[in-house]
Order: sequence, then structure tokens, then C-alpha cells
Amino acid sequence: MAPRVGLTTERLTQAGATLADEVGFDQVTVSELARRFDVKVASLYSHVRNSHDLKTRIALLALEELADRAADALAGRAGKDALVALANVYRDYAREHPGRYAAAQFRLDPETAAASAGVRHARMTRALLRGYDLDEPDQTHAVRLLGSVFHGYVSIEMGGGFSHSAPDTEETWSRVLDALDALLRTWPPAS
Amino acid sequence: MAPRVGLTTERLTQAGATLADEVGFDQVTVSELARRFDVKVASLYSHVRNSHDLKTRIALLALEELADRAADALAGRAGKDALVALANVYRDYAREHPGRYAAAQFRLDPETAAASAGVRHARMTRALLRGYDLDEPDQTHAVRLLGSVFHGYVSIEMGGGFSHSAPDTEETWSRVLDALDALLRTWPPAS
DNA sequence: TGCCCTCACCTAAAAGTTTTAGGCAAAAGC
DNA sequence: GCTTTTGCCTAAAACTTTTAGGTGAGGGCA
Repeated sequence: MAPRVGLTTERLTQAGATLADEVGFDQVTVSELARRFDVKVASLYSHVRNSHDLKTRIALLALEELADRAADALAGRAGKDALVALANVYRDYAREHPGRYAAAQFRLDPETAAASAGVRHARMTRALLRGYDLDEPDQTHAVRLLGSVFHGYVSIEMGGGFSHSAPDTEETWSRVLDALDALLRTWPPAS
Repeated sequence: MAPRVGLTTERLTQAGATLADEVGFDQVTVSELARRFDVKVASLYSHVRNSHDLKTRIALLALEELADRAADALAGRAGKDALVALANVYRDYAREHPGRYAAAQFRLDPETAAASAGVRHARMTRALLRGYDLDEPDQTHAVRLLGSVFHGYVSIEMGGGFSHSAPDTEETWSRVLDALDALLRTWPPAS
């Protein structure tokens, strides 16, 4: 009597990501997802182990999407051009998909993290730095600095932390990227 | 028959902060708090409007504590000395009080945010920059950059994002601060 | 075409969280 | 010792998570 909706783990993950963008990642709930599919809550537990599992899958999806975008953006670019492109990938993704971006920050257990697209991100940032003249261990330091600035800026901006003050964040963003580029070109030796 | 425990909004907020450090900020629940005071859940609702209100209060507490520490650290310091001191305030606080630090990132509605210690943080970062030679609007750009790096680095490090790779984060941290100091001393003009 | 088997989805139910409404007795004020 | 305040309680409704076990729809096979 009840026609099947066609639930799969993938569709649930996708719908979960959409839900996250609409209501916020931490408002993503198995119940709400069931409601959207017009299906009883218990039915989802055949496709997803539990709430934490669902969130993990959304996080992995977001990390993959972000890495794909980053790879596209970096293709054929180098130096500051690549730096700006990569930085904008993160910022634009966070603006278009705030829930997914929050999901990408979801704390994964070490094995899951190691198998995630997170490692691609680190590799790409390192690739970007080939346009600058940095040897190890400075390259690792720089990778971490870039990750910090991108994530820190985007998450503060998303949280409204830069509101209520001039100049606008657009200008700051481009000046920060200028500054990072300059810094990478003249990376200071250990003090 | 039941001796009163002596609940107040302040004690609940304090206990909530402690709970956050123990189990994580998003695991802070009115029920768990009631359990800790050995009191019925409904009793808390005389002191706290709802769950969101409780979390807001914990966030405000954390922001105050952080600002107090920052003010202490900055007293009598200037230049790079001040930069390092302020940066370490954030990092150390996050390590000592991970739940409180997470709480400090809790999204506040604009009015609450405007009345919070968040504004003190911005003022102090600006004060720090007096040791460098920056005019507006570059000073604002620099304030935002510093906030981004501090927050970004600390939150990635706390999330385990820098694990699994040499060199250790201690070295990176000090090199990043070296780099920021150098950058602030030679802030590049608009490109 | 008809049978069977898988599995998508269901009902039932237990346990936990949030929040409101109304009551009693312990503290506090006089 | 009295009243007033209010801290904490019981009761109850609404929602989320998760497990256990059942039924029928759909696909595979004769």
C-alpha cells in the first residue's frame, strides 16, 4: 500500500547536507530527515547506523566537494593566482553551503579522518606552495598558517564577527591575501 | 524535607562551563546540569530561560574570562612581546578549557554580541597594533588577520587537524608568530 | 505467470531531553 | 511567630534517539 520512497545511504547523506545548509549542521536530526522523506524515523536506521554516523557522512561529503572545487581552482594556476583561487574556494563554499562548511569541521575519529578528503586538502595547499620558495620544515609551517587563516577568516566572517565595522570584509579579504602572498615570498628565518 | 541546594543563575553558568570542559560544549544539557546538582530538571528553569539561554551565558562567561586574561597578558608589553603574549592567551585558554573555548564561538544575536566582551577583544588587538606602524584601514585589516590566525590555528589544532605530521605544532606556532610579526612590520601596500 | 526471497519500510516501545504549569515548604523579612 | 518570597518539586506534553520484530513490495527465477 505504501509505495517505497527509495531510501539509500547516499540519498540520506545528500538530503542531510541540504538540510544542514537550510537549518544549520547541528540542527540536522534523523527525525527531521525522516519527515522530509515522509517516512517513519525508524526506517532511516537501516541506512545509517545512528545520528553520529549520519553527521560523519555529511562531513565526508562536504570535504570531498571542497577538495574537488579546490582541485578545479588550482588547475593551471600558480603563485598568487593559485593562492587567491584556493582561498576563494573555501570562502565561497562556506557562503554557498554554510551547513556543509560547518560539517567539514565536524571532528572525525583518526581513522576516518585519515581516509577522508582532508588529506587531499593538505596536499593541495602544499602543491600551491611550490610557487613559492620554501623548504621543509618551513613549507609545513606555511601550510598550517594558510589553513589557519582560511579557516579562521571564513568562520569568523560567517559568525558575524566582522560585522558592525568598516571597512567591508571584501576589502580586508583581498588585503589579507596580498599580505599572505608577500609573506610567503619573504618567509622570515627562525628568530 | 529537601534541603535547598542554592541554585543561582551564576552557579548554573559556572557549572555549565565546567561541564562543557568535561564533555564538550554541545553536550551541555539542562538535564545533565540538573543531575550534577542532584535536582529535578524543571528546577533549573527558574534560573535559566531555556537551553539556548544557558549556552549564551556560558559563552559570555568564556568571552569575559578570555578578555581578562588578554588584558593581563598585554599589560606592560609591546611589539612582538605583546603579540606572542596575546596569541598564547588564546591557545592556552583553548587547551585548558576546550569547552569554554568552543562556547566563546557560540553564535550570539547581534545585541548580545555588542554587549559582550567580544568588543574588548577587538579593542585589545587594536591596542597591540600600536606597537606597529599601521594606519587605518590597514589597522582594521590587521586586526582581522590576527583574529583569523589565532582562531583558525587554535581551532584546527584542537580538532586534531595538525596531528599525524612532523614537525610538531609547537615549532610551527612560534614560526607563525615570527612570520606575523615580520608581516606587521612590513605591511604591504594595496596591490 | 506464479513463487519466493530480500529488504525497504512499518509498528511498538523504551529511554532521554526540553519546556510549561501549578503546588508546597524552606528561607527571609518584619 | 507571622507573612511573604521563592527555591525546588510533581505532573505532563512534545520531541529525538535507538532497538526489536513484523509485513508487504519488488526483483529474481522457474
